[in-house]
Amino acid sequence: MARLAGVSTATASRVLSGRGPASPASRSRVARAARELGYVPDAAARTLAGSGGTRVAVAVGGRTADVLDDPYAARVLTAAAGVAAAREVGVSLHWVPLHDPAALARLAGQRGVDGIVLVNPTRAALAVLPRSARGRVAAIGVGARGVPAFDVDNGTGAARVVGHLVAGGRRRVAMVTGPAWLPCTDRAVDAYRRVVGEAGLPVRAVPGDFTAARGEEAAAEVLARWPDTDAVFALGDLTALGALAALGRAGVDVPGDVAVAGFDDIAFAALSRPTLTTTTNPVEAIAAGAATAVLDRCAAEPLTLHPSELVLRDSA
Amino acid sequence: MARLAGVSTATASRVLSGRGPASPASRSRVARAARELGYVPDAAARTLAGSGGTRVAVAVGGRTADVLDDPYAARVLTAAAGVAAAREVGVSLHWVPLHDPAALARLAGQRGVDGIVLVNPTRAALAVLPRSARGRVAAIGVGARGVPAFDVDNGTGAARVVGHLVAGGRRRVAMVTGPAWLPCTDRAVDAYRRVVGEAGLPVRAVPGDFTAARGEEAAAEVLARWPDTDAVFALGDLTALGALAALGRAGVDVPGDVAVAGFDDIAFAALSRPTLTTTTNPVEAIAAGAATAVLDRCAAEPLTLHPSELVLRDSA
DNA sequence: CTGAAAGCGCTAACAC
DNA sequence: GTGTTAGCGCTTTCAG
Repeated sequence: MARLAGVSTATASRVLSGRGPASPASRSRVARAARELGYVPDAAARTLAGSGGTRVAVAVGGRTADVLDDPYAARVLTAAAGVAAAREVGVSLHWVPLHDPAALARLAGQRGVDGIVLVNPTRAALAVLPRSARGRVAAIGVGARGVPAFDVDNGTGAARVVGHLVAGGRRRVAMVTGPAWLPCTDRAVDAYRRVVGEAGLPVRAVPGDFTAARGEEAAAEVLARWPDTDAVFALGDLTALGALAALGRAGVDVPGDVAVAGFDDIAFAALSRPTLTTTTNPVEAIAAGAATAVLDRCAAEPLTLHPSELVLRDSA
Repeated sequence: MARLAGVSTATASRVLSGRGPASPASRSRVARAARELGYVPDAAARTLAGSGGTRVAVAVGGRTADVLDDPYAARVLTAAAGVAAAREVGVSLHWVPLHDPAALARLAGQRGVDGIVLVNPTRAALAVLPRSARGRVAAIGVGARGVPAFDVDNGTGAARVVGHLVAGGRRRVAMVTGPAWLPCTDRAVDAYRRVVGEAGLPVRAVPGDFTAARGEEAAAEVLARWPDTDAVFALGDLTALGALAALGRAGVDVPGDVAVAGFDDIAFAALSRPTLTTTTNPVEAIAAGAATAVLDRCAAEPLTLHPSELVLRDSA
């Protein structure tokens, strides 16, 4: 017990949890003892005593429970699990239905839930968060007062992609966006509008949902509606890869007739034919940041943006 | 409290945990009360009291920690998380180094660890499991006494793939296997040997590691060593997709010159060019079965095999 | 077979 | 500021 190396259990608890008063003297003694013993507080006991919890919940917003099958959710979960494992706590995965944001509040009320990492949060979901959840929720996407957000800088990333397409001579650049209900994709769509606008080019946006299936549909839709389109920028490599496949089947030459670019730089972007030009999304780093903020209760910046770097390949 | 609806806390505990004696009378009363109240035992309290735990650990064997980045591990983790969430417990992700199987024993000893789902276990790792772990460990791959195994029927799956290649007129079928240290892939390799053997064809096997990068190398290796190869069967779609990309770059026509087939039927198998012929691997169902066995402490069959179905596409 | 009682490791009042 | 004390919800001896 860390207690043997100094003071009483109460004092030790106070300094380790950061709450309550403690003199610098005992503060440092406890810290040293804890370090020497490699002390990790028992999450179960902490939970039982009324504070803390034994797992961080990864809550994914979406219209249907399918969002849990998205590889994106799996990557977030995996990264969060890595951070959690070091503190001997677990993670769990939950769906927050678009039509029932209160599911989030219920989740936050569960005993074992230490904190929540929100994926694809809507403002409605953020609004129903009980004050008891303050300080133990972080969002990947948009945040709110008391809910720090971590995300990729998709505005800059999108601007770079579209800038590259335009610089390469493309004049009819269409974009397959994210779902309309997802506010964190606005930055990317705005960037697209701005860049094509500044170049005096038309705005051609169709909604997407990050899936490959939707990418296939969207590509057909774009070509039907605007036959002279010479570039497609999809928010999400899955969607871009779907578009690539559909264009290939339709006999459209990529990048000859139409350039295609994605967003995320997933592993398959380097394996498709043609290989996919895209921009990076350090999901694991972002998720780890969010999980750390939740677990350590540290007051993070309201919004931490991770850079997105252009990756030029053959498709654009 | 379920207790109010009948007997004393001790008796309730006895019937709910299944341990200890209890009369049929109180047994049914407690069961009914629990059902009515929608009672879920508090994992934290259980842990603190010395039994149970607050998370199921997913432990992945491998030479390096990279195995945790494999999408396969993420799928298992996600599926396990789904099962765990219903019981209000979490999951965590761990690497069991090939050179240090004792890491598994340490993991099993951790307080909060309710049970372990072993992914890609070696016999050495299974051998060091402490008896205290008995009944709360399940394997995805090969099992052992007291460790039920859940896996895809990769023997039958591989036989079907190779059978299809041979039936299609391929006479020089090479296989990219799994890592040599992974015993659960033996069934697939044996099936390959058997099918080509029975057809009087040569055995051409090169080792793989399930990665796309290795698939690219392996394809080059196979063609360098046996230039007349007319089909490549890779254990794992990632590897097959890597091979596909490498062959495409080398100007080899697929499936004209060389047929390519994979194993797993991941989402990208339908998006590559050409689309990939493969065979299914219901990873989520398998992982859910393993997680359920661990959490419910139910005596599962020593080996539960899930069927693998051939998916014919353009590459073979 | 069943109930009463003692903790598991920690936090949160409450005195000092 | 710090120590003492009473539980958190469960399992588990130990008597009945």
